[in-house]
Amino acid sequence: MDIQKAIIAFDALSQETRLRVFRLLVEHGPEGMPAGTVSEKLGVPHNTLSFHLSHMSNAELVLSRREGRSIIYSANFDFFTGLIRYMVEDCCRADFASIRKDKKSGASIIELMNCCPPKKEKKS
Amino acid sequence: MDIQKAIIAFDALSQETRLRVFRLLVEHGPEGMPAGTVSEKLGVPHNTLSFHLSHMSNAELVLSRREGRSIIYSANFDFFTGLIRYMVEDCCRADFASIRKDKKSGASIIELMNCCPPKKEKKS
DNA sequence: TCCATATGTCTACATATATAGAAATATTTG
DNA sequence: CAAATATTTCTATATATGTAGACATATGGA
Repeated sequence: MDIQKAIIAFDALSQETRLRVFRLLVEHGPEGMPAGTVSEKLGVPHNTLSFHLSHMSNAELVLSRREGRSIIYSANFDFFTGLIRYMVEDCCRADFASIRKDKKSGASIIELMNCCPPKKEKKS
Repeated sequence: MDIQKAIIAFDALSQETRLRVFRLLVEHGPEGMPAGTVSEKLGVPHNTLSFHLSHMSNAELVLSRREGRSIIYSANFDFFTGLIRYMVEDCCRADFASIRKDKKSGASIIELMNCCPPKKEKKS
């Protein structure tokens, strides 16, 4: 993940139709769903949706595969978790967030501090 | 954090100048730095920068305060960590990510799985 | 091969965004 | 109160984006 990829990813997520598509696809996991079903579920015309899906595909947020006449789209979980890692690593300071790998599972463990402790007092 | 705030935040992060501003401000922590210094450091004209800063301010990504003639901008760490939490909670499924609070520190602990195990084999 | 289905591409247009010059506003200093 | 400094607002303009109708392409089945 570099700054250009991140910008393109944020751009893909910064539009209501696309963010709704992404969340719908996330719900359906790696199996995903056909473009037409997304179009129906969200009430977006197929050509408009196609525009957004290729936008998201270009950003690597979604993956696609053909199955017969349908093209199945699914959320790209690896890329998305990579984006989250980027936000933590490159956009957060060490004193607010830390990230480490769990050797056994390979999972990333992220710790986000509450940098401003629970709204009791404000310093100056 | 709701979907509308998230869209506005992603939009604020989806532009090179703004993402560079944000990263610069993050480096400088809660103290932040004057608008003019950001303008100089990034080589962006002051009025153009002002446009982007108010964009980011509107998105709640940055905070500002006046100090004498200067207006000091700083990254809004609370909001940003909230955005990361949103991405994990609302955009990731439980089988790819989990998030919990550490009772003592109040920190959020996020666990991101490698959903596709380290590129050995591909299932169909 | 012809037709129905599923999706993508082309096109046009309305709207939104980024940019920067010029002018305006707020603050400190003399 | 005038001048200098710091930043924002106004304005114009060029470019980018989102939308959807019309058309094109790809697949599977009769």
